[in-house]
Amino acid sequence: MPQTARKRRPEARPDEILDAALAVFGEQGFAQARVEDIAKRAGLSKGAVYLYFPSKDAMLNALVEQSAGKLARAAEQLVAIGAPGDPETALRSLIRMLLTAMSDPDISAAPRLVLTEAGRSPEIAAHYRSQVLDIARRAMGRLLEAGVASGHFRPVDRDALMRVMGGPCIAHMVLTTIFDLPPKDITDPAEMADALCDLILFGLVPREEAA
Amino acid sequence: MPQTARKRRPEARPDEILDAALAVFGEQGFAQARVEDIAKRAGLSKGAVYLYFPSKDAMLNALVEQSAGKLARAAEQLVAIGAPGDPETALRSLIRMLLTAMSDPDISAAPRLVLTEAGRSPEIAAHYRSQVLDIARRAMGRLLEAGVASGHFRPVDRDALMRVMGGPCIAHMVLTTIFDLPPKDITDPAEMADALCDLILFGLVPREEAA
Amino acid sequence: MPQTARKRRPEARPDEILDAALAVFGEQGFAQARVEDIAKRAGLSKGAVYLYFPSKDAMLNALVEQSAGKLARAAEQLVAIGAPGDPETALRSLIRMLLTAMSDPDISAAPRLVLTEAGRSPEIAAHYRSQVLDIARRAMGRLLEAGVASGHFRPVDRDALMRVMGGPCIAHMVLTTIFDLPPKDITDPAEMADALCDLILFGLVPREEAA
Amino acid sequence: MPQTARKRRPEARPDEILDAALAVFGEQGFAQARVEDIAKRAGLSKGAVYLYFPSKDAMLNALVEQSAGKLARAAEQLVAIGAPGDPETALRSLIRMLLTAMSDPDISAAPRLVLTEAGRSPEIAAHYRSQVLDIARRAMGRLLEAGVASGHFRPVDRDALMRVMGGPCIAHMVLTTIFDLPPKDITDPAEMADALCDLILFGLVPREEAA
DNA sequence: CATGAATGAGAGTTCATTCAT
DNA sequence: CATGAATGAACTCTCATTCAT
Repeated sequence: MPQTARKRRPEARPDEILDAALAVFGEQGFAQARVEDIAKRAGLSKGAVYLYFPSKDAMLNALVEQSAGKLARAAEQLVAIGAPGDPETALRSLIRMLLTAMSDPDISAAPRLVLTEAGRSPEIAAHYRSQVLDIARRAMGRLLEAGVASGHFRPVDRDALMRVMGGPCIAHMVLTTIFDLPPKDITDPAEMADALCDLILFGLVPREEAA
Repeated sequence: MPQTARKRRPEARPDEILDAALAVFGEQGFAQARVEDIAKRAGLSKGAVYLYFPSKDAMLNALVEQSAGKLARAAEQLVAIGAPGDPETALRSLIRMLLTAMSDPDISAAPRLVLTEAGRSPEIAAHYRSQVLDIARRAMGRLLEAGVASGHFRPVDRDALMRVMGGPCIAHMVLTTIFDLPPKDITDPAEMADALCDLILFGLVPREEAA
Repeated sequence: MPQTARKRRPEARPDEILDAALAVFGEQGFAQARVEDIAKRAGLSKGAVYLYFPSKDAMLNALVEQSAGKLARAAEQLVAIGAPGDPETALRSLIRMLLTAMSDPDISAAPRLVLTEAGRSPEIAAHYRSQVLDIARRAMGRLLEAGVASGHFRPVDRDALMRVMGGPCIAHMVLTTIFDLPPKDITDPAEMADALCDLILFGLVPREEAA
Repeated sequence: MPQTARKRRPEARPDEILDAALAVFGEQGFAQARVEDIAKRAGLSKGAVYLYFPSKDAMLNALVEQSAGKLARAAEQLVAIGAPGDPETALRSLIRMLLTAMSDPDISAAPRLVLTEAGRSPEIAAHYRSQVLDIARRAMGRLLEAGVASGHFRPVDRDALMRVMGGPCIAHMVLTTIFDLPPKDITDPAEMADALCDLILFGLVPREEAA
């Protein structure tokens, strides 16, 4: 007896709704997206959505957890594993992970939506902060500590480093996705990640050549 | 002899309205702000606002021109003047200018509001792009060229540099203003600017000491 | 067991709203009528009206279909059935139907409202034209053809006849309903219809008496 | 010393304004027309218009007086002069005058605008009634009396005749101007007037031929 | 006479959320 | 669980009219 698509996984409903929400938010933006569109895309009625999420804002928060939060936790893992041994490689991996994520519209959607809605809703801001930013900040702090301890990194300010590492990722997303200003000469995200890493690691000023 | 409210300084009206708009947008966000609140703050009736601006969106665009546009043009000037002689100092000045601006809620308001509304309105996005981003991008391009020509800078990718220089400024604004995550150890924006410059110029990896 | 206001007769809602719209439009005119008044009269909230009609204009168009459109189709039927056999009687019946309709404020409301709004909205004009005028014109054309073919009518111009038959009905409505100039000596609409038919059929000039 | 156009005839201002109003009302309709547009077209400021007319509605009423009222008085004259001698010719002239007027957008503008606004404003309705309709009705009554007295016309009901004579003129205007349904086969207004007169005078039913 | 800045009431439409069924 | 009809608050923009100058 074949199950219909609709009844297949009743326990998967929340995820189905979030998938739909991601798609609709991504296409139209949070404010422009109508809950009914999300419901339809998920094969549900408008009212049913409210059985799973108490509000539209809550959907965004759930999306943040599922998407950006997962990414942040992965970044944390990456640092935890890689930083003690080879902080420079860990940093490269980290930046590449973030930049690649920001280049993928589906993954960058949550941060982008939060950027748009956080000013309106302190709850959304606080949630993103706790689910993403605090984790990322902690990871960067550890990476920095490890690098400094092993002599790979200079002892710079942690918050400055967070801005220098995270900022380009945000900027890349904002410029590419919102302002349609993708990089002209570097088309591959991985290549761009490497260019950014080189800059972050070695700076703009040329190093003295060993005589 | 007190002047009546009417016709007091008719030629100053647009600026008065923009001042009020800046304040109200800053407090409540663009979408949440009601035109009537702006009008009241400017000492006008709702309808009078529309004598000077055709729409709410137009107010934001005007704000962009007045605030971020002016900043972008100043940055361009700074680069035009300083880059040929001393690109490193020019870059330091530039970053300090941007970072300080982003630390001031009144100046960072326009970019912040645009970040929120650009996704909804292609016109706002295009306006900001042409009034701010294109100018900034051009200035950074010139700064880079000058620095490379004089041997002060490595020949890095221009768009990567734009992300590395602009990103931390955006990140600083977003983290400080929206997510209430100001730097912990560096409280002075100028100091933070210097820290960022050091990182951007010299990188995270320690330089070989001259023996 | 009293039903709650909600969901009482969901399938009758559109008609209930149209009834209310007819009443409110009739009392206040289209432009002056507020959607909320219509909603209240229909026992609904303002927003609920938009579940059934996409706009205020659409309500007027629906009213046209329901009221004047039905009348036009009835006129077409009448002609189709009666004209082949006895065109003169068919014409009398037709005029009487139209004149009586125009004498009833509820039935003449739609044409009257369209007369007011068609200048503003090409859509409303086109809708009325296709739903009412084209049908009436076609019917009159057929009536004329049948009458001419059977020798009952002179072969006059079709559009002139439409003006001579339809014009008095419009004039009657306009004079009676808008300008409060009802006929002085003939109080019964049917009687007025007969007087008009006599004029249309036999003309103002007396016929030669058979010797 | 050449006078500027603006200052040439200060006493002609009201007429200049009415000319502008006629043009703007005709192009956009009464409700859609903005007083400022009328003022601009008349070479005046918005406020100045109110030195000559107390309200927008008053402009329409003045237009009625100047345009339709003049026509009605001309019709009255025509009847007063022609009806006693040759009522049939007088009626033909009258219909031709009315039909031709209704075919000219500039002349039919006032009745058309009144048709649109009378439902909203009893004052406009009353004004049109007294300035146009009552006069026309009186003239038709006299024409009918004269024709009946001289044996040229059958003794029909006066209000019915008014509907039969005026109706086609209104219908012609409405169909042609508002619903874009001009006559297909008769393109010349004078010809259409003749066709209408033939119908009104001799009826649709063929006359017995004198043996 | 003339200006034009200012007023302020006004209404259609949208949509997140609720709840009777 | 699910539906979908219903709610009701919110807000921009328009424009006839006024009046200080």
